[in-house]
Amino acid sequence: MVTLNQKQFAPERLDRLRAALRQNRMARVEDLCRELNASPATVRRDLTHLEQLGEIQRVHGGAVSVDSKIEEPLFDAKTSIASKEKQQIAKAALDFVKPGDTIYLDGGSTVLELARLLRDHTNLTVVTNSLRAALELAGRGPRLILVGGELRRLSQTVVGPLTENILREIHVDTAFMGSMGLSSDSGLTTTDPNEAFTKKRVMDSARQVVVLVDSSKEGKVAFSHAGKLEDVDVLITDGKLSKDFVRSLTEKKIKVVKA
Amino acid sequence: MVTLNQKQFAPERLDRLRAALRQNRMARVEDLCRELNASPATVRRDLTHLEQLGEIQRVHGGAVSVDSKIEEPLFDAKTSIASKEKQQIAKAALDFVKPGDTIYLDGGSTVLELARLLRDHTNLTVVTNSLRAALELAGRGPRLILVGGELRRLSQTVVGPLTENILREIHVDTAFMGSMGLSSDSGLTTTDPNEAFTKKRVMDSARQVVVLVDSSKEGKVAFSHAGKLEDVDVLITDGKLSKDFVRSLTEKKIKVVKA
DNA sequence: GCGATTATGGTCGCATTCGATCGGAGGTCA
DNA sequence: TGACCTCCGATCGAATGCGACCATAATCGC
Repeated sequence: MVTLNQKQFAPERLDRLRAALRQNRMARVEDLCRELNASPATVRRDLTHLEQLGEIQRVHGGAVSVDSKIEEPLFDAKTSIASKEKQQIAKAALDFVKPGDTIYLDGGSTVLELARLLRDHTNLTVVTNSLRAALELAGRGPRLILVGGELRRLSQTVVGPLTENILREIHVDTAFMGSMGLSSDSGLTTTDPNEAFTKKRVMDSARQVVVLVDSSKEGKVAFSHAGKLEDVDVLITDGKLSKDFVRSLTEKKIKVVKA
Repeated sequence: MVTLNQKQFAPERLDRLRAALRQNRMARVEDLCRELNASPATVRRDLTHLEQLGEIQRVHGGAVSVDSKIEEPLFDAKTSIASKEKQQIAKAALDFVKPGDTIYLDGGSTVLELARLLRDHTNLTVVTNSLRAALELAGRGPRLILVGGELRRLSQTVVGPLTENILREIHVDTAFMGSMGLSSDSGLTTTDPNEAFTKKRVMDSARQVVVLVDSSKEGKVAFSHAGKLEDVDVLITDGKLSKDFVRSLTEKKIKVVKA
């Protein structure tokens, strides 16, 4: 069994890491070793842990604090990996949008690309918890229904228990979901428990679930469980998934689409 | 040791490239090398990377920024012509915001000005159905709760029956409302029935109702009844209201504040 | 107290990054 | 058009960082 909640890391060291990364918004592993009197292996472990919690972002040679990036919600914080792929994935997802449908758009940069492609689809109803997706469609486009609830600044999405008040009232034909992590064992994962909560509710009530992720998410496991692979009907990704992973998906009757 | 060989991360370099290219619309590889303290090969690699992301366009000898940011004309238009009166009204409304409060922000340009003033109030919870108010506070500021429901494009607010699902769950200390029309006979009025519906629900559950309108709304009557004057506790406006109207308001125990 | 689980540190093979070199393409000027 | 020069992309090598594995120490449960 996978032990998700191993939180017995030295809390003091984690706090000092957080502090160091809040002060300067980036730090090198080497420096952190000296400062914390710890080995590189330990520092790396802690950093990956913090990354799973969504508090920092790892980069080669160190880490950067993710807080410094939320000031510009319009600017994509994670552009360091692939956007051509994301656009292609979004384009492939269009095949699953039928006129007259009611669809749900989740947060995440890949789904955001899909939102951009829907600006000319007027015979459509879009439900979303993503502020940025809503912005794309605020001027013109389909009928737009926003999910209500508390705004999570990091992802610019509306999450948490309050979202349930609207989600239980509506049922969408197809839900287009993003995900921070995607693995055979842990399924869909994301950093924030509230966000995971909302994702589960959406996937429960959707007639069809389409997951849009680029291949860099393969094997990643983030903090919170956001859904089982069994709940996914279609997975759209770029062509770089490992064969083993694709096989394990098709065995679960998930249709894998390569954009 | 000279700080010549200061290590830097790839993402930081990308950010600095973006910044340099946003400032001047074009930059040469040679200059970027000096600025980033990197070799031409590295700069070229980063530039091609950014080009793949679609953020810039390579040219011989350097790169130019491709301004893909087509701001919605809807937003620019109304936000730029925020009159002095509206700003002053918003400023006066700040007196009714106490630390720790939960407040509601309605749509409308005057209330939007108030949202702008709240970006440094972190000890506060803001509930709103206004997409533009949410945007003002999306990057930083108070805890932000969005009301869910159908987006009305004209006002960029969330309105209609679905909003009730969240509104009945929450109770705010003070609701700051806008209005299209304000008259002794018809009270508060607005153009859209759905919008009126939502306004009524908010005013019902708010402990205190503060209406923010400039004096041009006096005597105007719009299509849908959105609330009775008796439900209003405070009216903040500029100093151009007619004496008769002010008297009729104070007779109804409404506190009139001139900004 | 003892076994089991967990945290930490060291080592090794591998991946990533960066800079240098080189052949060739593209731009410039007569 | 052709000569000349600059710049570009591809490839390679060096350096560094990284994850995986294992050993050891600490801690917890029984």
